[in-house]
Formats: sequence, C-alpha cells, structure tokens
Amino acid sequence: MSTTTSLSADELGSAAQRDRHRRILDATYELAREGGFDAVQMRAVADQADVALGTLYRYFPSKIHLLVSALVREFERSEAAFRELDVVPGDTAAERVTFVMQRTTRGLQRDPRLTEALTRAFMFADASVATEIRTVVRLLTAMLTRAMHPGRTTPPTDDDTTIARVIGDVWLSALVAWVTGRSTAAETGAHLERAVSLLLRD
Amino acid sequence: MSTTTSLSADELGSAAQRDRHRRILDATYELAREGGFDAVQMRAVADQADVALGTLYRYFPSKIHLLVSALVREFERSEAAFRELDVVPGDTAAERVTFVMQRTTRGLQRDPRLTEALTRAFMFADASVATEIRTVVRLLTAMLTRAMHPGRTTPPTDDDTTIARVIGDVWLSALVAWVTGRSTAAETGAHLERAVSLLLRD
DNA sequence: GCGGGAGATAGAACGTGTTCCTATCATGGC
DNA sequence: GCCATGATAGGAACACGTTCTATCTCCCGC
Repeated sequence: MSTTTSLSADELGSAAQRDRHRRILDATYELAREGGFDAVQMRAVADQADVALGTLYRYFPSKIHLLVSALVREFERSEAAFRELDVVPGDTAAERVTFVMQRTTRGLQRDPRLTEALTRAFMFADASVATEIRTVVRLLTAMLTRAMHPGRTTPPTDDDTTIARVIGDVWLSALVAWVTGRSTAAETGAHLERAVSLLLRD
Repeated sequence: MSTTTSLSADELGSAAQRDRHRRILDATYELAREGGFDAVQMRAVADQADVALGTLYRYFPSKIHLLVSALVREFERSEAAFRELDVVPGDTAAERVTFVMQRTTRGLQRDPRLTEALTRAFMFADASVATEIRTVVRLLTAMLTRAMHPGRTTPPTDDDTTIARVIGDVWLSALVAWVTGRSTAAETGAHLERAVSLLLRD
C-alpha cells in the first residue's frame, strides 16, 4: 500500500511520530530558507531531521508533498496571526485587502530562498497533491474575504469569493514573477495594488 | 562556455541547424502530446529528433527551456492566427476578451497532456528561462489588449495593460488548477468569465 | 515476561536530467 | 584539394528523487 497524501500531524499516533513529523518539516524549512528549492534534497532533509530516508518517504510521499506541507504549515501560522489581529487597518475593502497582501508579501520577501522553494513546489504540484493545495487556497481565500468584510459573521457571497480568488491568482503570479527574477519587489507590490483597486472599487 | 538561453530559430546559421531546431521542437511537441511532462525525456526527444543528446543540450540548455520554447512556438502560432482573424466577435471588450480566452482554452483542453507538460514547465521555470517566459507574457498581453480594442493603432494604455496582465494571471492559475485536476473544464471557463466581467464592466 | 507485527534504520539500486569526453564530420578560407 | 575549426555523434559518468530489501526495535495483547 502506498499512501498518496502526506500524513497530517493529528493523525499520527505516538508522540515520537508527531515529533518526527515536526522535525522533518523543521529541517525542510531550514534547508529551504538557506538554499532554496535545490537545497531541499531528500537525503539532506532526512539527515537533518535525524530520520531514515525511507521514513521521510513514509511521512511525505514526495519532495513536492513535503514542500507544500511546509507551505501549509506556514500559511496556517500566518492566517492565525491575522485572525488574532482583530483590527485590520484601512477604511475600504481595497485598503484592507492591500494591507493583508502587502504584509504577507513582505514577510515572504524577507526569506527569498524559502519563498522560491515553496512557490515552485506549489506551482509544480500535480494532482496527487490536490488535498494540500486546496488547503492553501482555502486559507488564502479566507484571509482575503475576512479582510474584505471584517467582523462579519455571515459567509462570504459568491462575488466575494470570486474576487478573493482572482486576487489570489494575481498574487500567485506576481510571486512567481518575483521569485524567478522577472519583476522586482516594488513592481510586484505595485501590480498587486493596481489589481486590487481594479477589483474592489467601491 | 555554456549558454543559458535557448538558441532562437533565426540566429541559427545553416539550414541544417534550423532543421535540427525544428525537429527537436517537433519531437518535444509530439512526446508531450502523447504522454505529458514525464514522457518528454531528454533521451527520447534526442532519439525522435534524430540528434545526439549533447546536441539537444546545445540547442536547449534544459528540459524546461525546451518545453517553454515549445510553448513560445505554440503561442506565436496562436497569436498570429488571432491577428489574421480581423473580426473578433463580441460587442463589448469583455465579450471579445472572453471569446479569445475561451477559444484558446478550448484549444488547450483538446490536448490535455500537451497542456499539462507546457503549463508545468512554464510554472517551474526559474530565472534562467526569463527570456522565454517574457516572450510568452508579451504575446498573451498583446492578444488580450488587441481583443479589448480591436483595430486600434495607438499603443494600449497602462490601465489596459494592467487589466490584460491580471486576466493573464487568472488564466494561468485556472490552467494550473485544471491541469492538476483541481477544477473541471467547466469550472475553469466559468471562473474565467466571472473574472473578465469583473475587470471589464463598461 | 514474551512473541508478533508495525514502523524505523541503513544502505543498495534504479531512472532520468545533466555533464563530460573523444572520435568523427562538415564547412569555409587558402 | 587541403587544412583548421567548430559542430555532431555516441556513450560513459554523475546527481538526486524514488524504490526496494534486510534487519532491527519497540510496543501491545496475552
């Protein structure tokens, strides 16, 4: 039997297993931060996490699963941080969304190699990583719709979701362009801001 | 000396070289159409194009360059086809842009494996492929701004370019989602259409 | 205590992208 | 015609993702 999705942290029985899981993601994060996508080599991750190569593959069925799982963990942290921040500054939806995007983007730009590794993994992922990808998309959409309507309890409308998804699309493309050196950080920010103001003129 | 960009067709001296170049791209196209990204194996491409492996690498410095160059060729064909089509149907910019996008998308969906190969290569490309990537972006933006303002001779405004780029971003994300099985062809089309009507309400 | 089984380890082995090397070939200048 | 030089063929070699095998360890039910 070969699993096709990564084991999630909660469905791991023993404490030792949860700890291995965490060590693997920590090692991935660290290697990616230092050397980007190419430096995240499966043997290196296994070494640094102090597990055998076979064990690494038991927890994460491929390098892409591994990196996208690391991305999920980062996004969960980031989304939780925004949820705790009960006042997103800005008077209009456009301003608040721009704030959320720019802050997230700046966070990513602080660790270019890490961002490169996570972004490329995300973009290269195929159907077998669909579960993890969906989680990322869901978290991002949630962050954006919350910024559009702070404090609202009713679920977002279809229009809101579409707008959030379009902004997410633009953001991802901008990230890819930045990661691959096709645009500077400033251009990325400017394009994002123009796109948001086009989509959220109210 | 190792080149970092692919040799473009025009800067190849002899007819024999231009022919090798074409044979290589033809083989790439064929293999991708039949088996997708994984089937485009460098040894297989070299065999089918009837060149040595070393020659293949002299023309295209990596598998990604190779696939993105194939994408450039397809896009050039497609853009030329739209330019010849002097009347794009539709009364509004939104309708015309939607027409162009849907027709292109349907063309891609006719060869899912080819699309998967080209899309994943495009998304995985790193800085060394920037030249080719820029060409694709330029062609796509040109196609879209032309659809927005058919028959216009003055260059597109900044706003036009931004809108075209955002639509391009959404289109690419939708393509990735479709290629990786996260969304169906119908959902892809619907999302695209919603995005265009949000961006081009006039 | 103890035997059995799931999960872990160490490391060999395999496939494919990439590099490198050498012999051969083609071509343009004399 | 002949030579110098760069391009191509053919194939070995290497790196890293992935798979496989053999062995070990630890925990659970008895």
